[in-house]
Amino acid sequence: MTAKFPSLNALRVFETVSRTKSLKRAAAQLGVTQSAISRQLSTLEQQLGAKLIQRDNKVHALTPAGEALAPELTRIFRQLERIVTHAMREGEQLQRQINVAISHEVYQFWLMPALPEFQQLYPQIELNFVQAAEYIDRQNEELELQRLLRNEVDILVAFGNAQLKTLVASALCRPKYALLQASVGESDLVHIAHQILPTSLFRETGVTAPKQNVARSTLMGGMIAQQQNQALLVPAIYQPQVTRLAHEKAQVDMEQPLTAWIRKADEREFGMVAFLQWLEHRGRKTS
DNA sequence: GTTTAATAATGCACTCAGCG
DNA sequence: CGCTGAGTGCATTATTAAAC
Repeated sequence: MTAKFPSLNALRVFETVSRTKSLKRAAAQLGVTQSAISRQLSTLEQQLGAKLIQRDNKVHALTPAGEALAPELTRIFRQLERIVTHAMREGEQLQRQINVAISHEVYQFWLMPALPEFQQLYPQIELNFVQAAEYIDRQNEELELQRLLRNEVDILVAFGNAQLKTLVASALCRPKYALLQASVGESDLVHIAHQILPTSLFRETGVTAPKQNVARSTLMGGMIAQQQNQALLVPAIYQPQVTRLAHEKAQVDMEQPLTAWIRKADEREFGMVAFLQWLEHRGRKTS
């Protein structure tokens, strides 16, 4: 005898049979064959270790065990129906656009490869992408986060750890930098705007502090680094198009986690919850 | 990540029993 | 004896777990 918890379907089958007083009518109501109903019932009775329905060739009556179970199940399934109907209505509201502010690099080298998966999961949600800074620090946080507060965008994805009362920040992952060096040994670093350099970097890698080269983005930094034989810090989650530039690679912890900022007011909004949870899932997968 | 194996659920076609 | 509804054997399909 299999003594495991009965399936929801088997309980639903019994509940329907108890209401319709017939396997055939229950089958019609549930859109399956009578054979399936019969088997679901016998499996359920086997699992419960008790007969629920008195039957020879007709459903005659419920057994005491059945009488005890049926009204409770009816009540619970009614409640379940209300909950599901409600969820379906919420699901319709899910149909919406989300405006995502994100840098070219994070988009192309981290997010884009997985986007088809998201679109398959939530075809109702349309994502619009607009350009944002790759890194957020004290100097540009006001400018970038204001776009959320002014409702220009719904979510900002970038490296940084800025906090604002009216915004919710979720760290998606805390990646490491890959140190890309054009040539082995000591070399200057191309500094990418708003990148906070880890304190351990110079001690551990022998790279010298950046001088005048400040790039606006990782892509620009990559070009400068190649041309001028310099080193560059690139989030290791950028795979593999950017890191291919590397001759030698050392890993250093990033000070700024990859973060998603949203408005507090949108925290419980269905589409946003779906997108944010998916981003967090993707963050866990890539860190 | 893909293939293979095991298991559960289901449907079809049939049988069986009760009833008028 | 024919109709109706419940039960069963067998084949197919879907799902999950295991192996590679």
